[in-house]
Amino acid sequence: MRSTPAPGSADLPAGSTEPPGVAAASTARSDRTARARIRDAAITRFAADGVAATSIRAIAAEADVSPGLVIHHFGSKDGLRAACDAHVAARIRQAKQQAVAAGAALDPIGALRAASQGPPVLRYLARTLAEASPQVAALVDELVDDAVAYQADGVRTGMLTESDDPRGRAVVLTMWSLGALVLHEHVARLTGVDLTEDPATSGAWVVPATEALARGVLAEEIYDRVRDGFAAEEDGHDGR
Amino acid sequence: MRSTPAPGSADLPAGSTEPPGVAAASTARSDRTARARIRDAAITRFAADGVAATSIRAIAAEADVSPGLVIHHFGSKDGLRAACDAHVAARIRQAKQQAVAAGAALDPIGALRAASQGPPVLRYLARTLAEASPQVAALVDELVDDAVAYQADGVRTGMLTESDDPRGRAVVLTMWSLGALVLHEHVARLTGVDLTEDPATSGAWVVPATEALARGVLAEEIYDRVRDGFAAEEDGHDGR
DNA sequence: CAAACTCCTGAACATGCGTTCAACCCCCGC
DNA sequence: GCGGGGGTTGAACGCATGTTCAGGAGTTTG
Repeated sequence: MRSTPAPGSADLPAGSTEPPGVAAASTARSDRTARARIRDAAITRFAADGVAATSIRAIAAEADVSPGLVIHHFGSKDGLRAACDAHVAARIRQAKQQAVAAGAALDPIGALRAASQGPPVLRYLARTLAEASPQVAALVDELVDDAVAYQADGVRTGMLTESDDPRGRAVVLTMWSLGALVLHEHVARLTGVDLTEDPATSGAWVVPATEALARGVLAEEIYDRVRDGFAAEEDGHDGR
Repeated sequence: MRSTPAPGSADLPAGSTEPPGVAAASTARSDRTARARIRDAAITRFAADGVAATSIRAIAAEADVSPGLVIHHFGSKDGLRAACDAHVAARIRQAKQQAVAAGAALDPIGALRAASQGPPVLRYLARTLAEASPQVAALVDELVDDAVAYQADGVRTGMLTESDDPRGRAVVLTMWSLGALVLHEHVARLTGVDLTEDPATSGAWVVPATEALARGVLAEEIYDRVRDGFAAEEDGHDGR
């Protein structure tokens, strides 16, 4: 449309997430590139107030730059949002792989909490899980796929029971985990546990959740009835 | 502040949710009061796009009134939002009581789906569960309290197993249910089941969820370990 | 018929928004 | 020293927003 060279067209500048020499000790606030600072500020504000309710000016103020620079780097607010989605997804994938490498692949999101250095990645995820985004949707699909694999491992080692529908169960467990994350404010109010931080500080959430998943909640016969009911419907194609 | 009489100051005009003679048969679209039409339009738009991303003009257009009338009736956009919260909470409480009276008190939210006549109450809930609102928070607290009572009944009739922490388990199950509702778009993409409609049209969600809740997922010993671990931490006050 | 009342509209207001653009600073190669 | 280019600013633009307000139907009451 325009003759301007469209500066922010490249979404990810070739893995430049961190220029090498960043020491963890100093609390330096301007040694990162402005682009990274803006992105992190956007993640913080989006996580706190939601995307629609956050203005570019608020993000610029948090990053200590001018509104114009935000647009210069990301093209538009939508571009910024996409870049945040991509960055958060990348951070979470990376944390996931680290957790797998470390051996603790039990709870998909439990592992992600380790990623809580820097911008509030998990709170951002909690927000955007409810606001349709293709990047987040792809991430969720991956989490489900991974959960299927983890489950297979868990069944082999005897930590998990077998399932009639491994993928269905993976979907259910992933949705329960992520759903609780989205509702972290309600969980915090009801139990005092902040799921976006390390939930092991109190057992008020983890213990009952583990109990439900280990001992079960429903009488086993109920499952047989529900399953057979739907199986009959499938056969008859319309259970009426 | 102003000398204006502030027309919309009364939040709920003395239980006028439905003037008596509304027949369910006719699809009449303008026999309801404009106030009710605006409120339902707002619920629809808020449910579809989120509160922040919905303009008063869009609501006015959907309700076929002028933007001014929206303000006249509800005072402000925040007032409208509060009225929607209150109305949806009332609708859900009512549906819940009906479901209890009808005997099917098993799944707190499953019962709520029956309320899906009129504006998309459940989708509105799914949206606002993630956007802090005191009215919705109070509703969630009620759902948990009710779940505690339902669980006690269920244990008595043998449909549910006993729990070491009934309230904790009620919180967990309620959060899982509501969380899955919030993520209904992801659930629909992954399983084809729309949790905001009647989920019994397919077992792809209900069957694995029932399996997980009935048979359990984790090896039982894991619960003992987790519980004892936290119990030890409680005793020592700091498990280091 | 007119006055009064309720419901409602349409234009207008101020504000804040996302975005644009010309100019500026500062560092780097020459 | 000097030109040039990327990073950055600040003012401005057009627009959509939430809200205000004077008054226009339409019906009821005197």
